[in-house]
Amino acid sequence: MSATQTFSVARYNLDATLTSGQAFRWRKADSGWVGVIGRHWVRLRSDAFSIIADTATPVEDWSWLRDYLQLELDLTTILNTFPEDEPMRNASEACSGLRLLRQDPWECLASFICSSTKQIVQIQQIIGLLCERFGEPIPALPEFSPAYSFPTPERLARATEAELRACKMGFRAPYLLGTARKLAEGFDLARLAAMPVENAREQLLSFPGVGRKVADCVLLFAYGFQTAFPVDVWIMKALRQLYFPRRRVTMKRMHRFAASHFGPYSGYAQQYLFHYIRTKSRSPNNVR
DNA sequence: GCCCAGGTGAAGC
DNA sequence: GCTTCACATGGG
Repeated sequence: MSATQTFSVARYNLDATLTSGQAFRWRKADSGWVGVIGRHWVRLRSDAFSIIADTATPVEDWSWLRDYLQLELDLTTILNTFPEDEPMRNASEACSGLRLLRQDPWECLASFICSSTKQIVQIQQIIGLLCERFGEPIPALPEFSPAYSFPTPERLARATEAELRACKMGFRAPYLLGTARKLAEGFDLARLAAMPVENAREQLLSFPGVGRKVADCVLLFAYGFQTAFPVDVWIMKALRQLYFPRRRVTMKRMHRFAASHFGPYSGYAQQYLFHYIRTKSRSPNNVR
């Protein structure tokens, strides 16, 4: 038996949120978006005042979805903390209703280990292959393609490097394998949630294939550390273009600027800048 | 063929 | 400390 539930929420832009490079398992369907959250297959649709969720199996407790979508969050409060400069005004306007999700730490960590110098469409492809080959089948509504859970660390720890490379992740395979093994041997990712952000980052940096950028993505997208500020090539481009025109800027300087300029929700601001600069550079009069 | 993509780790100064 | 380079793979 399937289930349908309507959640009352305003200003939630599913399209922007699910295409903004924080999660990689969502596919556009005829109506809405289809994805997997933990052990749940789900289709999401939205209108101006609500999000409608369809599942393939009965659901008693929807907290997994409320938490993932962060439905209780007051977006206006956060937007009001953004600096009142022109770049942020433009980004806020262009990305109206963009939200940060709250993802599973392991899935988020594994996904971003696979993300380095890959385009988002390719990251989606890698993660898709990983789930098909190492995840568990999950019931989906009949008219949709088969769904799979994200593979556990234990399952990936038993895979070979060649099997992982066959998922098109290239030189990232040994990194993912090393990280999966460390977790399978008992490293507890959940305890990072209770740490100060600097300590949690230090823990993440101890995994192979995890540097400052990947660590910050996990801190922000999985643990909700609101000051984590991932700096990738797009954010570098955005900061240079919008805040440091025609000046040389080091990575250190960018992090310092981010920490002092964007306020207590700088991670949120970062996501707005990221989506803004990416969608802007793809507009019809500026094709790349 | 070229350059680039939600980078990291190791080697060289 | 900082800079440079190799590392797979696919899109434009």
